[in-house]
Amino acid sequence: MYALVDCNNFYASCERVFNPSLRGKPIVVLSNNDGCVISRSQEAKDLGVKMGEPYFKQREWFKEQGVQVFSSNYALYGDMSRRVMMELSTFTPELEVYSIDEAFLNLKGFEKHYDLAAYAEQIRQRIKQCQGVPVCVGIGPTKTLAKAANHLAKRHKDSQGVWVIDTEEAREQALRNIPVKEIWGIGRKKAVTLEGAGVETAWKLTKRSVEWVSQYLGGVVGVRLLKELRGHACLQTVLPQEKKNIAFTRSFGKVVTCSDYLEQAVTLYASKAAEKLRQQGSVAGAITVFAHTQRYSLAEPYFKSSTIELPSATDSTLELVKAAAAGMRGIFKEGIKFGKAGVILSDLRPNQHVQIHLFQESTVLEHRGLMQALDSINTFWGNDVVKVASAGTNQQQREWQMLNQLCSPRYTTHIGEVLMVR
DNA sequence: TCTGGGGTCCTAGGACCC
DNA sequence: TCTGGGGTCCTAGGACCC
Repeated sequence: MYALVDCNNFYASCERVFNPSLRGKPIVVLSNNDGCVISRSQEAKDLGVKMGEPYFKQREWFKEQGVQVFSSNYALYGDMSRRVMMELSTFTPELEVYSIDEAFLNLKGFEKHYDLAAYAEQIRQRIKQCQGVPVCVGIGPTKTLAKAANHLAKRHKDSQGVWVIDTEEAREQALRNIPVKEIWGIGRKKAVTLEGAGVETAWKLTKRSVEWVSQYLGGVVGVRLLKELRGHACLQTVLPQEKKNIAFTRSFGKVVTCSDYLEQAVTLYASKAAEKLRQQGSVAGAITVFAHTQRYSLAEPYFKSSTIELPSATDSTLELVKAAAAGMRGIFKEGIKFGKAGVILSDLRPNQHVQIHLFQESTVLEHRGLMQALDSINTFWGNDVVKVASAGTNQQQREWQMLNQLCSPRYTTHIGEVLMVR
């Protein structure tokens, strides 16, 4: 058996933990650059606030309705997530952190010794008590069924946040009540295909043949999903793996038209990506930079990217920044209003196995101590206390950095804030 | 008219997830 | 004026190999 634990309205709930005056009030959290709504408290959902709604269209209405608005605060949500996952790990020998707000717990054999519904209730209470975050728990014999159970736990108020699929009858009842588009792995496109073929519920899908599903849902992926829904586990626990790509991309607060600002941005983005790279102990063999016009602008779109293969793989911010800036010089064009830029590191490998170029000098080992110092200073004192000069001064950065005007404090990670809270 | 079989690797693009 | 970011997996098709 698997349990899927999912935090309710996670970002909105995190905001509420440290600001009790928000209890009972509608809250929304915005995407980066204060673009659109990505998390809503129950009260906000009840008011009819839609997921993905652009903020600028609703700002006045939010004000009228007393909706509390926050910029996203990933320092806070990331740390709260870490705490929730630590707690969950005490309930299972095998925890799979699936996303920032959900995790699978392998409960194999637990059904012989525990009442699973009671066990789920215990999990709920503990997370609420220790981390202050409400969660729902779904339990089933496969990961897909646990997901489905969780969906029902969320939708049905009388479930008390727990749903268990542990018998054939429970499976049938659950799947009859789930629209096919809500199944994990069925996106917008496949939902349309299925509905067009008269398959509206998860239950109806399980009644189709393997051949039919294979044809309509594209081969192995569909068949796996079908078997999972029928109760045959095909998906195992995915243990944490090193990322194969690491990206840092951002929209600008205002459009950028000068090459200096563009270079500052990719310098900063490459530095951030390099930081993530070192955190997972990898080096990158290639770096891609891109920049493009605003997505919704009526002007002629312009998109250009450039990939640079590094002479030898590196995790040095200095080397990566140099390559990123060089790449950006081939992308900049006079008169273009750039809305977004980004850096993607690829061809990642472990940092112990760096292959040094035979004929060129490599700085990767030379820079290692410097990078360690940089990372520890920035971790301790907060972001970007020390940075590459070509990232620009704070004054200059304000000209293009993303909007983040409604951000709450970093309650759990910022040194000054932690002292205050204690 | 007839001209094999089996395999790997790479890339681009689609679909999906949160 | 103002519409997010970061991933994974799969497939198809081409190039190439013996």
